[in-house]
Amino acid sequence: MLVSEPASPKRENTISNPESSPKHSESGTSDESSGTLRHRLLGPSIQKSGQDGVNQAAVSEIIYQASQGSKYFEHQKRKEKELTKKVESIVKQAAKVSNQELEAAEVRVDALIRQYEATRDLTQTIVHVDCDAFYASVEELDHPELKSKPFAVGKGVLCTCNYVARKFGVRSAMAEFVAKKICPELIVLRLNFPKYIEKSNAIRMILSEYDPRHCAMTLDEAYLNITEYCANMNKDREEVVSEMRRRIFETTGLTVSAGIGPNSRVAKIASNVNKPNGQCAIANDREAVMEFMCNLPVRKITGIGYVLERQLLALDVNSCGEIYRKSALLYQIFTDTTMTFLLNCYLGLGSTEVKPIDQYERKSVGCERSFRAISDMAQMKQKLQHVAEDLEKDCKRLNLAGRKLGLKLKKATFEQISRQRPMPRPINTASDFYRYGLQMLEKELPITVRLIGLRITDLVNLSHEGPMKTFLKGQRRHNDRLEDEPSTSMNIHAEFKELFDGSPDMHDDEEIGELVMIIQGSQEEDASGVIDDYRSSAKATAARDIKNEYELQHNTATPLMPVPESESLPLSTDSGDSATALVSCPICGNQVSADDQALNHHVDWCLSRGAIREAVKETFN
DNA sequence: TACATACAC
DNA sequence: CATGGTGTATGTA
Repeated sequence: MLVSEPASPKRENTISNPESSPKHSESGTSDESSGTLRHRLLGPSIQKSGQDGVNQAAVSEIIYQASQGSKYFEHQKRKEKELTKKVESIVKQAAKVSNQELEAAEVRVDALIRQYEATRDLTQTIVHVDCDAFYASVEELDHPELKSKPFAVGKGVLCTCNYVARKFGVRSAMAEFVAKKICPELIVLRLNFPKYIEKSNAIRMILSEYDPRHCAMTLDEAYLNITEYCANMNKDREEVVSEMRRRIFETTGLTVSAGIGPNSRVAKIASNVNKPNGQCAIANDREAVMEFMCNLPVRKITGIGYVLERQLLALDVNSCGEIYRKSALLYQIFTDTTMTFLLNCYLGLGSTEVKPIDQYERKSVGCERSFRAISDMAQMKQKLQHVAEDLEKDCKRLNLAGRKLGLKLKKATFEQISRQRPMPRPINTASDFYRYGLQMLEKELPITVRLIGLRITDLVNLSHEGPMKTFLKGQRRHNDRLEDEPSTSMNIHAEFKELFDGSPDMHDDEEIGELVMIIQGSQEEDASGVIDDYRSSAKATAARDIKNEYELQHNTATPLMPVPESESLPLSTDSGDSATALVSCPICGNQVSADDQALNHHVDWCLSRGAIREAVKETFN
């Protein structure tokens, strides 16, 4: 094992440049620093593709002028000021670190590096595929005349835009009115999820041929492990990926970009390198990986956002390779988890395991809505009620209840407040959400808000086990994650049967009725009404499923931040064979994994296809 | 545990 | 005039 010799030969182990190296030096101490404020206002996607010939300075000026004076602007200004202060304090802290401390830190960092290096696995070939301007590209298929015009998709805030619009400086996450100042002729289309889902499904179908266990992160992004496919077909990985991309284009008319590497972190970053309609492969070779990472601006790393980038820049860390150069100093400043994360990035290490999205357990479900700022209690109650109802629908659809309820408020000033309380029992009804949410809201009065949200955590999965077990589980305050009940697919099947033909057999009906009573635990509720909710038309369910589909992608799990391989979590250590056990889906009849979560997810997904077309059209515009 | 923040998409 | 919604992870008191 060579392990002992880190890659970069040089490393700053002395206080050679304690101060004043930041490139974009903050002007005074804590005054305007409008340079960084402009940077902040530019938003997160500056460094994305398609921004080549853009006059960033001019765009920045327009954004600044358009935003100036708004509540949002003032809030950003405050946050920027706070961050600048924090960054200054970090720089000061860095200057105080002694040589002795640095030397000690160096020893420890080297030990960490050896430890992480020992986890390096170069045997897998991971691919990250990323559709190019997905929503916009799908819209172009239906409206070819838009191809030559600048247009975006979204409402209020843009979700994405085509490459023509990007040339103007329009970006995703940009406020619509700001985008129109930058590009007055910009056309803005509303979102049409059914279309995107359909295309996404078509793409996933192809991905499955290369890796049946691929992980679809969102509608337009996925990870694959093509190691086995390459071996079986005896084909080169780049050839395989370019063939896959060609097939996707031929069947859907959409272009995708891909990154290929020994782990998901490298693959993800690589997929952005040749962004529109291209691919980039990093060899499964330590030197190749290290070299690729070395000159990478830290902001390109998933998990390093505006704030961490600012902090790193202030310590003269611009590229990934500089993480090593400054590692002893960084060790003194950042937490262990952040340090672990940074070192893993420097080493180009990442997850080599790809597993389907349905292997992950949801941790929360929530609903929030923005509106014109209000302070009138009657109006706030109305908004709360609405959010509570939406959350209930999601809970019913997902068959979940929560032991904790959180209230989120955004004041007119954009300052956010969150309150959280344990519930006396798992709750999943609008009336409970409203009741307890209101109690929390009342404690904040008087207040002027522009957003109200509710979220439940400490979830109880109602479809996973029998109602009585759920009840008992709810009572056991401790010992959450019980042994996974080997529940058959029977109960799930029964529930869907009920959902569809509305004729559940008596036994299940009683169980559900009982469950509802228990969960509500309240007298004032009419149980039959709630049962009706369970039977709620497939239509309503499907409508929610569109959102579900969208959410499920997000909710995924691949730990975005740190989580080094070394601490690889034994997440859902399934009893192995679940991969081989199959049952037929009650909806489509296809063979699917008998694993409860997997089956559940599949059925959900299946539902979202068939019923969507009819149901959705009327729900969405 | 509760709350605030950062981050992704 | 004017800046979203859903979910996860982490730091800190």
